[in-house]
Formats: sequence, C-alpha cells, structure tokens
Amino acid sequence: MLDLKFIRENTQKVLKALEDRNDKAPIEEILSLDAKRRQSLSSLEELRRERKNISRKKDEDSRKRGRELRDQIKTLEDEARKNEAELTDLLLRVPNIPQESVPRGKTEADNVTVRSHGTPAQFEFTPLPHWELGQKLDIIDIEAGTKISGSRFYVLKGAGATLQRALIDFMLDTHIRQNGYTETYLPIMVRAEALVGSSNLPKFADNLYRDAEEDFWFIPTAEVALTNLHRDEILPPGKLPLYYVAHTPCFRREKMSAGKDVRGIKRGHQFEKVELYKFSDPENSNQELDKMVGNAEDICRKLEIPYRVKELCTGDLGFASSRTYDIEMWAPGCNEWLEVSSCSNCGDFQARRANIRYRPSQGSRADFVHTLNGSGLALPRVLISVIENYQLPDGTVKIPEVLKPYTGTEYIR
RNA sequence: GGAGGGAUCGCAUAGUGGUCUAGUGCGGGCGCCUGCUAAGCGCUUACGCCGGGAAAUCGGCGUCGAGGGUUCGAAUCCCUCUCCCUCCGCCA
Repeated sequence: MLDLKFIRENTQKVLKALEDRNDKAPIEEILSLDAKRRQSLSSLEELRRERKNISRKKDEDSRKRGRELRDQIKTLEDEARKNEAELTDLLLRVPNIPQESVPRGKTEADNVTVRSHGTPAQFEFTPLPHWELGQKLDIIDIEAGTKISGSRFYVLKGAGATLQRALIDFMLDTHIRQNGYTETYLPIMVRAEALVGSSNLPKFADNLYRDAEEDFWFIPTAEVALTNLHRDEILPPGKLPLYYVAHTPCFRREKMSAGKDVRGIKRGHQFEKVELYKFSDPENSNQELDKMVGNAEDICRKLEIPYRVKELCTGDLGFASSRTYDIEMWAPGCNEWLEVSSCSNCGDFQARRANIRYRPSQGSRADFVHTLNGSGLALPRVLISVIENYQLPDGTVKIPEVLKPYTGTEYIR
C-alpha cells in the first residue's frame, strides 16, 4: 500500500508509475475521497471537543445540547466510516511504485538479461521432454493426478518423489547452513487478513483457494505467511536484517493462465517451493536483494545447470514489487528457459499493509521495514530441469553430484 | 463439540457510569548525589490521524483485544467477533 500522504503530494509520480506498469488505479477518486475525509474529520473533531466539555455539566441546557451533539456526531461518524472503508479498499488496489533504476517496458519481452551462467549442453541425441522421460521411468504420473484431482495435478512416484524431496532438503540445507537463513515451519492455511498484508487480497482473490466455511485461505506462496510473521510489531534496534527460509506447498487456481503451459507438470494447482524472505532496513534493501538473488543462484550453480538472470521491466513487475529479478533454468527437453525464481524488493509496500516497523536506534521514531521475497527455488520446475539436463542416451537420468547424499543413489533407471 | 474464566501503557496490576486528562509498582531513559558498584532523590516514559510551523515542536481528536450499540457522558452497561487460560469430550 502506498502512503496516502505520498499520493497526495506526489500525484504525478504515482500516475507515471501506473503508466509505466501498464496498470490502472482510481487515483482521482482516492484524492477526492481523501479531501472529503479530512474535511469531515475536522468538523467531527470540533463536535467531539464540545461534547467532551459539556459532558461534565449536569444542567438541563447542557443535556439538551448534548443530545443534539450526539445525533450530529453519529451521523458524521457513519459517513466517515463509509468513506474510510471505501478509501482503504481503493488504496489496497494501487500497485507499488517501481524504483528509478527499473527498465521501462510494456511486456516480458522488454525484460533485461543481466547475466547468465553456463551454456546449454549439446546433446548427441534428441533430449526428451520431462513428461516422456517421467512416463518411461515411471516417476511422473500425470494420468493418476488427473484421475485423483483433475487437470493440472500429477503424481510423483518412486525416484521422482525422492528426487523432489532431495531437492527440497538440499536447498533448505544450503540456505540454512551456508546462507544464514532461519528455518521456519508455517501455517499454509491463513486468514484473509494475512493475504491483505502480503498484497494478494483484495485484488487477486480469483487466484486463490479457500475454505469458505471456516474462512481459511490456502497460501499461493510461503511469502504470505512469512510477511505476517512480524505483523503489527515494532522491531527493536539491531534486529535487522532478518532472514527466513521455508518449504511449503503452494496452491494456485491459475484461472488467469488457463490454456498456458498445459503440457507436463510445469504449471499445476499445487506445487512445492522453498522460499527466501528478508526483513531489512530501507537503506540496505537493494543490497539485500542482490544477495538474495545470489543465494538463489547458488542452487543453480551447485546443480550445475545453465541459468540466466533477468531484471523485470516496469510492465512485468508484480503488484507489490518495486524491483524484481527472475532466474530461469535451462530445460533442454521442452527446449525452454523455466522460471524457477522471482526475487523482489517490495520496499515498504507490504510493511505498510501488515504494519511492520523497526526502530533505527534507541528512542528514535519507528519506521516501516522493507520486505524482500524470492524463491530458492520453485519445484517442480527445478526437478524438470534436473531430469532433462541429466538424461543419458539410454533414457536413464544421472543424479547431480550435490544430490547424491540426499537420494542415496546415482541414477534413476 | 460442551462448561467456565480472562484480555487495561514495555511487564505486572488498580479501576462496576462523570472526580480517568487511566492510578501504582517494576523495567527503560535523562539528571542529581556518590572513591567504584549498589542504594537514594528528582524528572520522564505508547501509537495513530487532523491542523499550524522551515524545523525542534505546538494544538486538537482518537485508541483500555476488535467492531457495533445504549447514554447528555462508557475502560466501566449491552451485542457480535478474535485470541488466551482451566476443565470435559474427541483425535494424529
């Protein structure tokens, strides 16, 4: 959420940001509601002040005036409440402002590749896509998933399931032991409130699953739960930065991407992800973002799979982000770069929604923290990339060196 | 699922319709005193919004778990919700 005062005082900047993002938001309406709100607030305060003074007196005239005041105040309060609710709702639908340095652009075609590592291997045979490999090796069963739950579900069996578990453990261990993140186990069903904090609600409700009876929502990413870990807190001096990592299932309705990526298991309604999350002070958040991208890249390097890092242009930036880097891993079977991580600096956008602040020094004024999130990395796409890159001419798959301690085997055959 | 109890300032507690402009203790901060430490003494102690000011800051309003209601007036009475605790039932 943007600061209302900021919108008021920097209207042109906000409008330009929206244009750069190729997005819309009712800024005019917000400003007029805000003006109305402030006006009624000052008359309301005046009336309340009079009531306060009068309430000590017990004569009949004061009682009479008191009754008048009560009715006026009530009317104004009702009106103010309505305005406030409407204003908040509109405000929650305004996206974050991209940082100055973010490349301007309309679509993902305008994203900028900032670096790449490794080159796609030349195969002496035609590498198979994962859905064929998976079926031959009996480790990915898409039909079974469909039978159980419908389209966009799949079953991992035997070495496939083991490989996914090995990847998760390997990634967690790397981030915990080498990169300094604190491991967390999180609720994956959350309240609507938590999703407002992370910016998924109110705007993106149609991407989420929920249990209507209990009003629990299923998280689309661990970012939701992690954002709310310090909600409504003021972190004492010296606490920042905080690094957290979590492995959770993620649930997405994928309504908006119907018909996209229908082959294979690249895009499902349920998938596993290892998520990195940071709370930082505003001065260091961009540096922390660079480090986080580096931490995600560590995984690609250790798996010895070619990847590239892209900076997203303004038009492709997520709603809450001020700056984002995507990491794409090569998948020779489907012959494409798979997005396995998206690392974002959300600035104070989520912190304002979730009311997360820190005190820079003893006795100083509390200020909003910056929040950062990034996949480190997302399954099953890493699994796809592993089996497609490590496939051999005879259709077997070699296990990457770093995963051997986790799988206990060297080949999938 | 049932029955009961609770939520007040960083922590602990007082507060059953106006004197609450929320008291007290502890902790924290500043100062004084003091060979050092401890003790003692004095002052201080949250957050948000609106308005004034270049600013330090000043004025107002709101906030006693949250939201409604009753009343001239609510921490206090009523309703709804959330969370915590105790007991019973069920359960991995």
